[in-house]
Amino acid sequence: MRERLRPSAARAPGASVGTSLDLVCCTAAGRHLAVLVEPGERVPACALPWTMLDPTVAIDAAASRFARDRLGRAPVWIAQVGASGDGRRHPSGALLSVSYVAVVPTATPAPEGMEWVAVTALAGLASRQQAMVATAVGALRDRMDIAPIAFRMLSAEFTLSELQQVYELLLGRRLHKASFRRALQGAYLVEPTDSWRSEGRGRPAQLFRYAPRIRRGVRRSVRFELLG
Amino acid sequence: MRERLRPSAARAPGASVGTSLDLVCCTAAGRHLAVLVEPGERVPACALPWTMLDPTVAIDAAASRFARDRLGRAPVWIAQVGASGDGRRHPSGALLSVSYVAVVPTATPAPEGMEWVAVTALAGLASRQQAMVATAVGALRDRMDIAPIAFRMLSAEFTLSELQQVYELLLGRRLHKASFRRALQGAYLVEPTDSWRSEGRGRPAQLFRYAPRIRRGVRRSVRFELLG
DNA sequence: GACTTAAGTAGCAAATAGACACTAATTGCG
DNA sequence: CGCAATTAGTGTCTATTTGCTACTTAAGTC
Repeated sequence: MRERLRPSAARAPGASVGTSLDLVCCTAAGRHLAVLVEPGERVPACALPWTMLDPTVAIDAAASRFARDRLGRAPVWIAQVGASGDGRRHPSGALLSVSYVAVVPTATPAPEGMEWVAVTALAGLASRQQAMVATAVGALRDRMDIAPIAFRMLSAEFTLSELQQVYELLLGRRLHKASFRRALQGAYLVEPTDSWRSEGRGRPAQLFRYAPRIRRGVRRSVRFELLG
Repeated sequence: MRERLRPSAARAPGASVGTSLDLVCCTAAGRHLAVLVEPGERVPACALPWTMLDPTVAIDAAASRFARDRLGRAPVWIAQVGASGDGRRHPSGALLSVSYVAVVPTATPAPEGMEWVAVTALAGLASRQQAMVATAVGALRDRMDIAPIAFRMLSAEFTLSELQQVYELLLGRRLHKASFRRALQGAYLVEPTDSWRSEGRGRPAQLFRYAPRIRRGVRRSVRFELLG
């Protein structure tokens, strides 16, 4: 009876007392940010890809390898989100989990047995994984201005409208076209290609690629707006 | 023999195969950022405060409690930095570590058996802890514009020059006095008190306290400067 | 050819950031 | 006391950045 009340104490030492490694793999899908999940047949209805962590190997390398294995190709960006070990449920029963957030380009097909689900429509995850997704999306937002996350979320060649859409997605608000382009130009981050893409109606858009030029004197400014 | 090749398999389940919880406790000490360390008698010459993690308790709560126990009082700010588990050495022998960065006000005396060491003068830490410090300081920098880290690093009442000094410390560059104050004023983050502090020479400085007023329409802006 | 749609640009006005120069209040010293 | 030195705090000018409106360009649709 006591074991029923404290399930963790009843577990034998081994896999189930280890640490899980969870992957929140994100991409831009139309107007929504999508996360890769594995649908399950029973409760929980679906799960983030996860594995048990081999404590003898380097954790960042293990995460990269796991992401590559599950996606069939390396993600274009990956970073650790953090460790979570509160009382919340994890599919593995692990008491401690380390989660990573990865980014793949738009229109990357979901691997066999997995599917893209909009973060806003996410339901049926184990509670710890649910929290991981929220934290991971926050990490994307926080780091998008120090790492080229939005650029990596697109194909190698992309239009500026596509880039702006990704920024709007991550920031959660609309941006002004002219201002966006002007700021981008001033940052010397992209270079135009010779190609143009005609997307149905309207004028064809020029394709750009991410090609940051080294600028000196890039200094972190004081920002008070987001405090309090 | 097989056990010798895979050390983790040879260890009994218990402390040595567990996960450590490490604390990078920071404060501003004059012109330097200082970290709290415990001097050791032998190699490694000193160590960050750490404990083994009890996997059955909530990890964030455990970190807060550990910090409070070691400091004698709760830190004014604490956040998780991340999990590290590469090949690098940790005092405990733990293969996996979760580190937290905490902030205490300037001039907080080091607890019994510990001392403040400038991050620039840090030597003799186990390699994993050395890496933790670097990551933790980076985390402070990255989060100082979304959390009131600099404000918390001061006493409840502080002068604007002190605040500016902390910002300069964290940003690693000099700031312009008038611009700094103007930006601060526009953010409605501090309120003046009736007290003034006379610090040796010069005109006494008015004391302020951190009292953020709720502002609406605080929207995250697009920032390209730090990319590439 | 006229209408629609989307890309891309020009130019103006408001807000912001950086800098200089000043005033204010205190200590130290002759 | 009177004056230099030192630190706090402010006024104002200018250059840059940002937000916006309105425009031009180039395609598809009817």
